[in-house]
Amino acid sequence: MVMMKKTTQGRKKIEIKKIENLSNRQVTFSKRRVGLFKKASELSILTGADIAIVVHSLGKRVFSFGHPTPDSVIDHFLTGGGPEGEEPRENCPTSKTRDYNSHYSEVCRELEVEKKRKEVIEEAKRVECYGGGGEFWWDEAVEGLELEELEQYAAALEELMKNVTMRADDLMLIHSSNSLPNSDMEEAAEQNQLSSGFDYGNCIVPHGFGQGQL
Amino acid sequence: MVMMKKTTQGRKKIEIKKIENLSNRQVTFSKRRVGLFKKASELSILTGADIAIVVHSLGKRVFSFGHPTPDSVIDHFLTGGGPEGEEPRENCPTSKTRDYNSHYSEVCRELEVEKKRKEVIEEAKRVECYGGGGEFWWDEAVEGLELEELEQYAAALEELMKNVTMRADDLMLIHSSNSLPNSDMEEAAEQNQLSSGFDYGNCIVPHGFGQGQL
DNA sequence: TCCGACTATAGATAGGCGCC
DNA sequence: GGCGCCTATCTATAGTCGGA
Repeated sequence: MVMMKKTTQGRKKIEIKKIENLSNRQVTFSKRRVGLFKKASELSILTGADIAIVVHSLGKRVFSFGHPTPDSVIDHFLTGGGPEGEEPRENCPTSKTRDYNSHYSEVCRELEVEKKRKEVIEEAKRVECYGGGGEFWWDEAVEGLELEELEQYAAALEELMKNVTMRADDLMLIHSSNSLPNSDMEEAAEQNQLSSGFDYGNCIVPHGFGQGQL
Repeated sequence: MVMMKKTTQGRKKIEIKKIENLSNRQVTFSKRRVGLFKKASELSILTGADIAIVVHSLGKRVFSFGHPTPDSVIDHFLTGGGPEGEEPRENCPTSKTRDYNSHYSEVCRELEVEKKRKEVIEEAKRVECYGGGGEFWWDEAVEGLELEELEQYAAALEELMKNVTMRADDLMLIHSSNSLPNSDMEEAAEQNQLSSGFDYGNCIVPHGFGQGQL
């Protein structure tokens, strides 16, 4: 006899002390990490500041966030925050990492952009789901849209993407079982989350649709 | 028309875009930086994770936050993630490199998947561009698609996105023409406020403070 | 079992004001 | 001009429920 209550009590206050329950701690970590990165992203965009964040989860997994890249910011930090332009650590252990991070950030942003595109497409389909003659419907569609409409467009695309994503994930799972060697239980759970739905939201993405300039 | 007599309208929503007004940007930077550090602190305490944050305000002043200390976390990050030779060190005390690379790989893979999906979406649209009854055509469409098809779909999405992006950029340019962006001159003044002594707990380590402004 | 979605509340913060 | 404090809102997220 489960009664459908109004709903949850909503957020409750918690003490700022280590969460003893493992599950809760993991969930909180995931949620807050995303939130933290989002905040950092916003701060970076709003003020134009460069930010780098490195998070060690339980001393094992490492998440990094950086604008423009984690290492570029860290480099400056380590070198005393001197003016950019010089790269004293080009041949340091950092360089390799930086390279990875650059790529990572790039990929992250790319991923974000890709997702946005998907959103747009879906909406386009909704409103213009008819074939053009020699040209595709969406070519014409976007021309007449205003910003507000574009936003809705984007939202719709997201939905479409979700469908496609699920399908793709499904296929991916089938094609490749898995190969995540984890000895730590906590780490394992965490990796699961990552592999299934990596979505830092606005990890490093500027904002809006675009790679547009500022 | 003069409604601004009212005191404190309360918080207002702002666009996540670079704040044009210098004063506002400075204030926002200060406030959000504190908020970000607080969030990081909470995350650290709640989940026991180690976190380091480095913020470069316009490449001049550097603020850092770290638990237990910024350097320890960054050091581990660099040591574990930055192989000085050419290869990651598997036997490193902190196997961050491996984790980081794993994460990186995840993202890369995800990106690949996303791209493929877009392509597939296009294909689906081409062949299924008709409205369904109660359900949208694409809901059914993706179900039957294979990875190869999804790839094509994704490609199509990219094209559409390009159009949308251009349209959006165009509109944004038009809309933002009203407000003039600040010049570099104002950037200079910005340095002043950043000197505010931030002391959040004892994990904040001012780095490169006192580097005279400008 | 795990993850994402939802709801309602705790927390963060954009503007204002006043003091320095 | 820069800061801290205040308040009305906006945002993040703790706790839950439902689906895969």
